[in-house]
Amino acid sequence: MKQIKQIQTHLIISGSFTDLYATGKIITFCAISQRGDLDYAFHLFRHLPNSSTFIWNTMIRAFAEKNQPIQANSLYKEMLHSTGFFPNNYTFSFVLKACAELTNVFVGREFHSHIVKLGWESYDFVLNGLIHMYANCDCVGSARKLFDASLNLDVISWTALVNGYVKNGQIEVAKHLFDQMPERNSVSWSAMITGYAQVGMFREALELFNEMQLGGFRPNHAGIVGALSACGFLGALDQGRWIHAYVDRNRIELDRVLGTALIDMYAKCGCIDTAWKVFNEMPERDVFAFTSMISGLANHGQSASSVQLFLKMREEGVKPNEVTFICVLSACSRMGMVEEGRKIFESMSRVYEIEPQVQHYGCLVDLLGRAGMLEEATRIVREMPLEPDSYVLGALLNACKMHGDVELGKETVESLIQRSLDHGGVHVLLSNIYASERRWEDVAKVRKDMEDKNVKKVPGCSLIEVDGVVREFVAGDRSHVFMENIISLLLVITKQLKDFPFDDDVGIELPQ
DNA sequence: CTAGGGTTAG
Repeated sequence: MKQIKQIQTHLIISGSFTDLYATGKIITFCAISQRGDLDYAFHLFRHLPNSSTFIWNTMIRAFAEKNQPIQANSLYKEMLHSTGFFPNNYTFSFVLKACAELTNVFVGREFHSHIVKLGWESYDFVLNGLIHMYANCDCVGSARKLFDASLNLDVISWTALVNGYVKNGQIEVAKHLFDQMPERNSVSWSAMITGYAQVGMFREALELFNEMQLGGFRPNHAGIVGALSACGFLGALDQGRWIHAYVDRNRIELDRVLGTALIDMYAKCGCIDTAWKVFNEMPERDVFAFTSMISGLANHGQSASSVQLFLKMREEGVKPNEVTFICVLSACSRMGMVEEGRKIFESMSRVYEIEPQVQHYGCLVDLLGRAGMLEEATRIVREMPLEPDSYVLGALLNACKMHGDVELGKETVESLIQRSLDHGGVHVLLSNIYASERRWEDVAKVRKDMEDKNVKKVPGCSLIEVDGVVREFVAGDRSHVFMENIISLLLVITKQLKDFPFDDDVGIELPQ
């Protein structure tokens, strides 16, 4: 930037500042390059003695690429009212990109009408931009209309539409379209793989990842990230390790996104040490990497490290987001770190300027409730500024179960029913509360209610890979042939855990 | 001067 300013000074002195080619080069560098300075480019742009369509386009492009879609669009509007500069195919592909990011289809339709009026609709870049914009705004029907009417489709149009159906939750339609594609490349494969991962179809994601390679396509960055995410959810450690080795072998850049995906995969597969290793090796860590690691530690019962890492974020200048707080608060909750949790909750709005959402109140209620502070938990539910949801009340109910408070449990279930938040789990918890008090008649009544109202409890389940085979565990499932041996071994382990001298003093100092 | 695919949650 320093040299750029020198060049600029030179241009002014030599009178070449009116040279559109030279100023265009400077604006492009400042606005687009990673080492540039968009604000400075805009400042220059405002003070140019004359301009060009190219320069307008470059500014609009820069705002679109640097996640400032509103500025991009208002600059476009300004361009329309300017004298002598008309939007062209380039302008529209930038504006549509901004619009897709805005996910505001009303603005998008307005641009669409301009595009039709000026005759750019069937130009390939503009058409693909339109399909992408509609798909991203969750208007896959409009995207489809353009797609069906066009004679100018390519692999990019197809991929954009596949992605639209994924976003819309129509994964089967997306797959059907994917199968029909006349031509596929790594990007289209990745789109379908991550599509499966995003809707929770992890096996299908991994199958497609393997199929992609059998088809001779090399997995790229996004495809790898999607596959790793699937590995984490499936507990598919072997596959995940293989992908990690592939990344190393092919010198694929371990950037923030890929690093986070690896951390998440290892943590979910039980390898918290390897997750740490990846975390420490990352050259740059953003809020996603930190949150992923904090969550992994919490899930491994290492709450103290989880909170320490949360505090370290601030030292590294990384600002936590709403998800980070959910992870760190649940870490506190699990290890009974009430004071730490309370302080962190309180710091949300005061220090980090994030207003607690209903989920955060859920964590707080869980924290207090598990620790047996039922009165305070109830007070939070009563006084919180948001309407409590099923998680908040569920946390309270769970606390009632843990601490045997039948009356509060009943009240909580009542308020859940009033708000129509009672799913199967709620009734099961209530019946368990009665059971712990040996009130069998009440237990039977709840169970009968459930049958009458036809509420079903979805059993919890978990997956892990052992020797390359993915095993599934379902809560309450006793169908295994060695069930008796398993249960007696579990009893032994439970006894050993109870006798284990855990160190309750986690020794963390929180800043005031 | 242009387009499609990406990570964290209870």
